[in-house]
Amino acid sequence: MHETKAGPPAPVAAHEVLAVIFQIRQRRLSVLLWRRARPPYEGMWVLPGGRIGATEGLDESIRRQLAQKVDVCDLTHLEQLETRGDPGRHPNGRTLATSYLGLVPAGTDPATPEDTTWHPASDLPPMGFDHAAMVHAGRRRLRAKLSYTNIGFALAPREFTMSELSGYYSAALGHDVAATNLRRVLLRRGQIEETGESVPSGRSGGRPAALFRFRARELEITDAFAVLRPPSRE
Amino acid sequence: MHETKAGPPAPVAAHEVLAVIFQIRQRRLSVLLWRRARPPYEGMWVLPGGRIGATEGLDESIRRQLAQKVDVCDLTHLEQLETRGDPGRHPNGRTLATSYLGLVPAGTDPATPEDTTWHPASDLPPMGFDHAAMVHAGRRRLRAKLSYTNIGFALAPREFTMSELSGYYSAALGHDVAATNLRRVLLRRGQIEETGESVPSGRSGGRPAALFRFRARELEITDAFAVLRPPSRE
DNA sequence: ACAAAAGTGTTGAGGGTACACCCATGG
DNA sequence: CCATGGGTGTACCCTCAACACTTTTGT
Repeated sequence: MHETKAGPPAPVAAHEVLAVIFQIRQRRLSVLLWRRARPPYEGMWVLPGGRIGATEGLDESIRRQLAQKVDVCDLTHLEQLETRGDPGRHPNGRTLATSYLGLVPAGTDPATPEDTTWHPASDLPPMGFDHAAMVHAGRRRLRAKLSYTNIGFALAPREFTMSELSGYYSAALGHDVAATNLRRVLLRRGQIEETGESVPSGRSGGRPAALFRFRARELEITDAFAVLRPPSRE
Repeated sequence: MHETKAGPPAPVAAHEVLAVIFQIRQRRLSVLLWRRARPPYEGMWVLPGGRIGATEGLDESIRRQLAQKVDVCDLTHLEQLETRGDPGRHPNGRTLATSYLGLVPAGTDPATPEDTTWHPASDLPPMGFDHAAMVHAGRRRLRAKLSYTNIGFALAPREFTMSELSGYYSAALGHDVAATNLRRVLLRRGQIEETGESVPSGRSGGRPAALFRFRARELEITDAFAVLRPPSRE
């Protein structure tokens, strides 16, 4: 079954990896897009990525290809999203595509080539192929994970104030998040901790803000079993 | 970037689709496996599936291939899990694999070929390739979705009593689920409703059990925004 | 002193588990 | 009338949103 012994020749197809790279920029969730210079979809915007190499894994491949677009040091999170393989998705012939969700922390400004720019995720330009659907899948995934994992670490810089962090959450979720309650939720879950330092207040006054950091910088599920959790005792 | 204009020939690879098919059988979460008749991994157990056809989509392909193993009418849910593409995952040459999670309702007994049998998911036989990892991914996905979606509809038959349903949940989750509370949770969420009929009690007596059904028979998220939900008013 | 921004205390609602209790049926 | 299994009522707990109130700074 895995090797068809007879019958039609083994079907093979081109395979590409693509990345939905998000960053909070100017208080908006933004995605890194690349402007296509030739048909099909010439002049439209597409996700960065490309064909996989003959001997590399999928994760490996998207990391390699992103290194040309985004400094790898800036990429704080990367996870697989979905694979699309409708026969008609690529006009030039059968091509499967595996998309990834990547996150870059706010505050950094990775050097990107001229033909790639950041676009607000809520106001996408005309996009080629099925890439717009992938952006939406990425946004859904991010929003969901913000509520039950520590994925915020990948959106925020190493250290941050609570009002900054609530800004990142608001931008990603698309609605207001009160800094005062966010602080308690993330502290109770053990996601963040105080650094002990604080930021002097600006010219308009105000109490100086304490600095926080995420305790872990890799994905952890902090709120599993919200319901239907196992019984407390046997 | 999508079409390498020069350089090495376009890298292509074989692509297969595989399915982690779960069903609750004898109060255990079971997975349908196929016994390999030839190397590599001869005699070990693998997931049903195979190479995709030249002109079919991924979902289409796995559905077609499963039709030979499991009656399609019995397949109440199917969703993509993950794609694996490590160069070394297939000894006979580069092969990418996209795995799916499929569910068959309890009570049915789909006709399966001789070389496929059901195995308890918590006690897997020796498995070939990276298929055991896919089974675990499937089980994690199922467990997670049981707590925030109506995916139970795909595990249960059309109509069921609450104690039967709690049995399915217990088997899938791996811990006890009290029928009395499950009833309230699922009713409040609008996932299930009474049919109005009931099942006569057995020879040992007891009050007759009311029959329920799921209101929807496709996946719905019923408990989104458990936390960090949008503000109640603007 | 006053405005501004950060942080704390408190209240109330919602949703879930646990468990005692009531109900319907067979022997 | 008792055992058995289903169904209801309820108490408690935990988490979070909302909001008033306090603290700390700049001008």
